Amino acid sequence: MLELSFIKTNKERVIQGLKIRNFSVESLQVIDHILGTDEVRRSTQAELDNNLAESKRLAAEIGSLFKSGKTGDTDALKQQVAALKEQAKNLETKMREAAERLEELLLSVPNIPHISVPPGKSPEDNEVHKAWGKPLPELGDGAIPHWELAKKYNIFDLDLGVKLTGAGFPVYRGKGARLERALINFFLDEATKAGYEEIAPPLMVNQETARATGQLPDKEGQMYYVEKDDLYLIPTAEVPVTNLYRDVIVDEKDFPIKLTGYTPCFRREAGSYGAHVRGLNRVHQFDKVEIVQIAHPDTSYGQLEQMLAHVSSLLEKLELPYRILRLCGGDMGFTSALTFDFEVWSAAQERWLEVSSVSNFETYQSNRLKVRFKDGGKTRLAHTLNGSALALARIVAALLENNQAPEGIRLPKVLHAYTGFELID
RNA sequence: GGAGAGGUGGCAGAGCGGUUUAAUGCGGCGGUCUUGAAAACCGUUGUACCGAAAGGUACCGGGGGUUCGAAUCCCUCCCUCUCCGCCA
Repeated sequence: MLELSFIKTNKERVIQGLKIRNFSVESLQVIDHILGTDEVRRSTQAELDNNLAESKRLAAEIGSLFKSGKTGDTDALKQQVAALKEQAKNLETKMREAAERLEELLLSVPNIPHISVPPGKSPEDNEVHKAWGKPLPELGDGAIPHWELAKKYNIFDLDLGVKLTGAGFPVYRGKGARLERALINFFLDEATKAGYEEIAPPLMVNQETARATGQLPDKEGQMYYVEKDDLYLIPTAEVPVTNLYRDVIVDEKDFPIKLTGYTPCFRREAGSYGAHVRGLNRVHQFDKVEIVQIAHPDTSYGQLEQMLAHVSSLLEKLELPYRILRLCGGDMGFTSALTFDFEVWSAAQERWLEVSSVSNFETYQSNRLKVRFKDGGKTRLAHTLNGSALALARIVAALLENNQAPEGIRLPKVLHAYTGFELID
């Protein structure tokens, strides 16, 4: 959620930003509604504050009359307080309604895109920021997609997942399961080397936590919900890991705070079926190592660069051709100010697969999380950033397809120590 | 799951209906003293909102209630601790 004070002092900048997100003229009126509702809220609070101050004063007066034994003089005062209280009730209702309306309006406004975000309406308008691994590998005629490789070498099984749970819950087995574990360890080790503290968080979170990072109310339908205990299965480690710092006033010396965590991720992905989601391309449960940073506003974009470099190095070590996209205004997530997507080339499917999304949220997330620091005497919101480093399922898909050979699947060198084998056959 | 105890400022801990703008201690910050430090002493030390400022309001686990007045009484929910049961 945007800071109200930012909207007040930078109205034009906000409107320009929303235009990059393809807001229509009518939709832009939300900004005026916000400012108007805030006006109502503030004037109502001023009235209420005066009312309460008067009540308190009168109550103290009654108190001192009691003390001096003049109990007979208190009736008129009591009536005055009763009248004030009646008023206060109405003012309180009015203020609460204005505050709720204001919150609702603020929640409906997405983050303001960074100045470098290109305009655009669809993924076609994303900018290629960097490409690595040219030329793209070409496979021979016998090349098969990863879901067929899975059957051939018995490394994961989606039908068994259907038997146990339902569609989209893969069962990894044998060298496939070992590869999964190897990748998790590799990613965590690399993150640790890069200075991230490893976190093993809960996989279910309460409403407050889901709300603070913005999954609620925006992406409610995307999460699995355990009704009996009112808990959500996490769609990404971002949720519990970032929330570690909810309501924390960080010591400026501790910036940037760098955290990493491995978790399974649970996503309902309602309504997405078809050829594009075959195999591991889109599943309801997948493993992911996430990196999270909480940074000083002055240096957060430098940290974002650092995160891009980190993810790049992982893909290069895995020898996977990739490209980095700078997302356009129309394709960027609701809460992000600037997002880079990483896509790897999946050689048998001959398509790019998104394996990481690295974003700076500036203060949009921290405004709900209340992650702050002291800047001189002032309390300011910190910047939050996160990115996948990396999402496993699609990495596995690309590794299998790109490295298939007549004798089996040759794994990149960097994984040998983790898997204990070089070839899946 | 059952029984009991308890949740107060960064921490410890008092307050149990009316100068509480929450005592006191520790810690933190600033100062005096000192060549420097320690000790001692003095001062200061939460968050949010309204206000140009002066100042005001809210917050003693969350929500609701009683009262002219609630940290204090009542209801309810959550959490922590102890004991019992169950259990990887």
